[in-house]
Amino acid sequence: MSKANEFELRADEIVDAAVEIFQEGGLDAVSMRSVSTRLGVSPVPLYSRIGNRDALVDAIADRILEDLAPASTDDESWDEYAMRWSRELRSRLGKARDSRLIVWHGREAYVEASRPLVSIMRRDGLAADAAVQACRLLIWATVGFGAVESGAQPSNTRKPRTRPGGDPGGVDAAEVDTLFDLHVRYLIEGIARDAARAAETAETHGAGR
Amino acid sequence: MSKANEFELRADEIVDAAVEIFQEGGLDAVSMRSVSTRLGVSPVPLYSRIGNRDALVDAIADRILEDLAPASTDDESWDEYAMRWSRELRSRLGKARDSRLIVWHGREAYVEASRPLVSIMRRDGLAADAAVQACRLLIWATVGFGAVESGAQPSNTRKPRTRPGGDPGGVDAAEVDTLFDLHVRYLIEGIARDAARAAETAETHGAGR
DNA sequence: AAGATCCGATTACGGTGTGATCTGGATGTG
DNA sequence: CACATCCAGATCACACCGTAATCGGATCTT
Repeated sequence: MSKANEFELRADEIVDAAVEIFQEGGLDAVSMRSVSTRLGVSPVPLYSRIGNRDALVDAIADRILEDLAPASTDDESWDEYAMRWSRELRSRLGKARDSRLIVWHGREAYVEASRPLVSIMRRDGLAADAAVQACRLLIWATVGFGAVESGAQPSNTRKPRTRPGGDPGGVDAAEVDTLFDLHVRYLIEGIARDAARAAETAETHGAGR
Repeated sequence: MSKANEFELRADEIVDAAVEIFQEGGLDAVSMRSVSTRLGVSPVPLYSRIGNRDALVDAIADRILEDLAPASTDDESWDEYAMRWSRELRSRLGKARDSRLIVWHGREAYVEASRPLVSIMRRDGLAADAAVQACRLLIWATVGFGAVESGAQPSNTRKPRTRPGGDPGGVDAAEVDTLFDLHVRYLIEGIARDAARAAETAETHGAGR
């Protein structure tokens, strides 16, 4: 059994190799053949362990986006945590570097990451439906932002179709950072305002618990 | 020359066929071979007319996203127009139906579509840099939203990885609509608030023109 | 009319995902 | 210990892809 174990190929080793190849050469470099040759093996076992190229890419996304949500501390309010949460999510999306990974696969990771955010929102008094809606809003906004951001240079070699001088669409990295902060700030302010208004009308209607 | 014209193949006919195939079978069905066989021709002329598969997909995006911005009327303020503009952009992105089309190609279309929006913002008194930043914000948000939305079902056949019952990530069409409206509303409110504040400080500092 | 020139068809090459078939060694059984 | 069984992985095969090279015929020029 010792030798059998020695040759045994675990699914996470396959994902390891796939992630390596992805980070070296982009998503297009990840093929069943490239991953299997890196493992010194034929493409066949990948199909028995993973099943599919699509499932392999799913696994890459899950690996890169696992443990997405930052830890919450007790001394920060929901809006501070939401800002940290969005920034962390965006930074992790930057590691994915490919919009196909971001928008298609890894939806599972997003609903997982949303849980601590809604629980903190509920802790700070937001209604249940308002909290999940607010959280959905932040997820969609951040993931969409990350997808657009990754679309600027989706892989390794991409032709610069926009002429560099005076292009109104061209934005440098610092501008993108401020754009993101502004975006999330507006969202959080809007959420807070609507939540405050909802709490107030609940108060005046005598619905306070 | 008559027969020569009869056989002549214009680039826009190629794009026509490519768009047809795209709308029938998704972006993966668009190949140099499929487009050329639909035109009753060999793949060779596509290379002389279009150049590349990537350029062909660019052309599909440009076709689908051309004349993006709705016409502006004189009797609406910039925030009303911005709401209409974002909704129209999202609806057109829905026709693209594939996040690869949305985020990679067609950036040219977005900067083109942004022009009327910033000019209306400037007409209503926003500063130049504030207007382009606000417009960028709305573009990024809407395009990102459309990309995530298209990621829900990127092509024709996609496996439903999420179990349908009680899934916190599952959202139906109506919820997505309200989510989008909320998103854009928060952004526009934030832009308006910051613009008002900027105008006010300019006033108190005596910098009013 | 004869030659040059250009355009598209054919062919070809290397790559992909994925299924079918084969094969060798580990395992269970007498 | 010898043999049968079975399963995992290798090899091959197929259909598709993007794209370059070659080739042949129609058109334009002189």
